[in-house]
Parts: sequence; structure tokens; C-alpha cells
Amino acid sequence: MLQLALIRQQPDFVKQRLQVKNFDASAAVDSILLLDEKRKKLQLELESSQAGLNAISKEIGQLMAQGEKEKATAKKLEVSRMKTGLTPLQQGLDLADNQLQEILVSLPNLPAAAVPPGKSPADNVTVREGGKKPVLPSGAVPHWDLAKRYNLIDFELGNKITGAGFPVYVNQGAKLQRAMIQYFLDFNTTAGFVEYQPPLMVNEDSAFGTGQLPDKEGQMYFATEDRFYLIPTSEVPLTNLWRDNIVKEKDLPIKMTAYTPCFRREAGSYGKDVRGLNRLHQFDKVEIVQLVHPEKSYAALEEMVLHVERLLVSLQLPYRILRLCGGDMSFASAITYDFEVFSAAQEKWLEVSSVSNFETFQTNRMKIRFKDDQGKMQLLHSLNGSSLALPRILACLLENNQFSGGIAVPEVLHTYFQARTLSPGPANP
RNA sequence: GGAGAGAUGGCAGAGUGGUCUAUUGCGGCGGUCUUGAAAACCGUUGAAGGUCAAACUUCCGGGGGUUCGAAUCCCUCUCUCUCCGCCA
Repeated sequence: MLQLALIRQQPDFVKQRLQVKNFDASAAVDSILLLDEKRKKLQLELESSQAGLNAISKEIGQLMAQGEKEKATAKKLEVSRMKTGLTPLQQGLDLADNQLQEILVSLPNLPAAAVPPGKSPADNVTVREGGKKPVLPSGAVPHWDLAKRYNLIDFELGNKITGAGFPVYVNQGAKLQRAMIQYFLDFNTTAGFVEYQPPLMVNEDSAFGTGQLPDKEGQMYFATEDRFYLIPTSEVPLTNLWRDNIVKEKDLPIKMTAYTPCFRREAGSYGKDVRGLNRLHQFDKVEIVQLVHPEKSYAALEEMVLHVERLLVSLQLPYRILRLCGGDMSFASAITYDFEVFSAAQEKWLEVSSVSNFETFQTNRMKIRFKDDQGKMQLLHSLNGSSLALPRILACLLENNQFSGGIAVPEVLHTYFQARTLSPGPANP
């Protein structure tokens, strides 16, 4: 949620920045300014009346204490009459407040100055590439064929017990995934991120806090009986751990990491992009989240980008880093870098991480603040990134590392996986 | 699932209709003393809106009600704890 003060002070700047996200905010910003004026006027009027009432009520109390019952009764009548005039004021104020809030939460975050304009993924800017695309042996196949041949993942079993997009990892497939989770978590905690195991379901307030509600209502699984949402990413519970908190400046930055499954309905997805591990309803991800001093968030962003890049380098995967254009960025983000790895048999780039600075957009909703050295209350900046999304990393590893005798496991995973290669395994049910 | 008890400031914990403008303790911050520290003592210490600053308004789990006046009474929801039942 944008800060009202910013809209008040620089309405034209807000409109102009949101155009980079292809969002026409003219009408919304103008309504906000009008409603804000209206609200202030009503509030002033209401509060001065309330002050008067409060004073008389206090007098009544004193008169009662002195036993002056008649005078008190007279005052009571006076106050009841005044009170009826207050109701419409209160209602008007509540209405203006609600309308203001409703428009305010519908506005996306402003893109940072460095965000390139653009409408589609084609307008994203490649920041840099790394790693080397492999030369595959003849007869190389995509990961879904390898998954079958080596008995690593069973998509049909998943279909049976749940539905499409819920694969069952088997044997070495399950073990390799576990090895990666452990390696990624160790990589993050070594860099100072504190490990958490958060709940996988969150309430409405949490989903609102990070910006999933109301924007992405239909994209989350929802347990109607208890009104809980299955998390689409651990960013949601991790960031919300600090909701309604005033953090001590000396405790900054707050760095967190977690492994969790993630659940996404992916309503509207179809066709070739959903083949194999490319797009799932449930997938594993290791996430990093930071809450930092507002002046340090862009340094923190660069640090996180380098951190994820080092992780990809250690896995020896060909990757590229994109700076997303305004049109491809998420609702809550001020700037986003996407990491893609090249899945050699599909000949496709797959997004495996997205690192974003949300500035105060989330913390304003969640009221995560600190007191600066002047004693002034300020909102923190929140950032997060994947490190990493597992299925697509797995897809890429399988495809890129296949050779005649098996599939090579990257060196950094050898001790975690307790083997150097994948070999064909036993049959499933 | 059944029965009971609760939810008050960073934490503990008083307050059952009228200066509550929320007692007190701990913690935090500042100071005195000290070579320095501890102890002791003194002072200070919630948030939001509003204002140049103040005044002022709102907030005692959420929502609603009674009343001139609600932390306090009523309704309702949520959550927590204790006991019983079930259970990994």
C-alpha cells in the first residue's frame, strides 16, 4: 500500500510512475485527494464536538459527586440533544475512510527509477548471463522422459491421488530434492539468514499484509471452513512474523530463510508451459527475506542478487539475470530481478528465482516500523527472493547433466546426495 | 468434541460505571555517584490521526449495543490457558 503522505505531496509523480506499470492511476489519485480533504474536514468537525461532549460528561460526573442531581439531569438532556447531531458526522467520516482505504489498496507499488518501461516479458532487460550452455549427447531427452527412465518423478500417481500439477517424487528424485533443500538452507544460513519453519496456512490478515489480497484472491487455495489460505510462497508467513512490530534499529537487518512447499492454483495457465516440472500447483522452494533500514534496501537488494547468483554458479547451471520491465512486475514490487536457468533439452529459459525490493509497500500494510535516531517512527523496507525454486532447478539439472551412463549430480551436492550420479531405479506402484 | 477460566502498554500485573489524563513492578533510555562498571538514587518511557507547535480525538483481543459517561455492564466473534475425551 502506498503511503498516503506521498500521494498527498506528489500526486503527479505517483500517476507518472504508475504509467511505467501500464497502470492509469489518474482517477484513483484524484479521488484519494478529494476523499482525504473530505475526511479531514469531517474529522475536525466531529472531534471538536466530541471534545465538547466529553467536557460536559465530566461536569456531570462532578455534579453527581457533589450531590447536585438536578443540575446534572439538566446537563444530561443537553448532551443527549448534542449527541444526535454527531451520528451523521461519524457515518460520513467512516464512509470517507472506507472509500479512501479501498482505493488505496487497489493501487500497485510505484516502480523504482531503474525499472525499464515495457508491456511484456519481451521488454525485460538482460543484466548479465553466466555459466555455459551444455552440448547435449545425441538422443538427449527432456526431463519428463528422464524422470520416467530413472524413476525419479511419477506424474500419473500424482494425478491419481490429487490431480494434475501434484507430482510424486520417488527414490533418488525425492532424495535429490531433499539434498538440494538442505544445501540451499545451509548456503543461506551461512550467509546470516536465520532459518524458520513457518505455518503453511495463513489467515486473511497475513495474506493481505504481503499484498496477495485483494490482488490475487483467486490464485490461492482457500480452506473455507477455517478461512485459511495455503501459502503461495514462504514470503507470506516469514514477512508477517513481524507484522505490527516496532523493531529496534540495532536489530536490523532482519534476515530470514525458510524451506516450504508452495501452493498455487495457477488459474488461467495452459498448454506447453505446464509440461513436466515447468509449472506445478505444489512445489518446493527455499526463500530468503530481509527487513532493512530504508536507506540500505538497495544495497541489500544487490547483495541478495549476488547471493542467489553465487548459488546458481555453485550448481554450474547456465543462467541469466533479467531486470523486469514495468509491465511484467508484480503488484507489490518496486523493482524485480528474475533469474532464469537454461533447460537444455527443452531449449527453454526457466524462471527459478525472483528477487524484489518492496520498499514500504508491504511494511505499510503490516505496520513494520522502527524508531530512527531522531526518535521518529519510520517504515522498514522489505525484500525477498527465491533461493531457489526446486522443480525447475531439478528439471534443468536432469536435462543439462545427462550423459550416456546416467545423470551427473553437481559437485556441491555430492555429500548431501551421497552419490555422484543418478542411475535407473526400481519400479513404482 | 465437553466443562471451566481468561485476553489490559516491550513484559509481568492492578483496575468491576464518573479527574482512568490507566496504579505498580520489571525492562529500556537519560542523569547523579564511580578511574570504569555494578548497586543505589533521581528523572523519563505506548501507538494512530491532527497541528508550525500545541490543544484536541481515537485505541484496554475484533465487532456491535446500553449510558450524559464504559477497561469496567450486555450481545457476538476470534484466540489463549486448565481439566476431561480422542489422537501423531
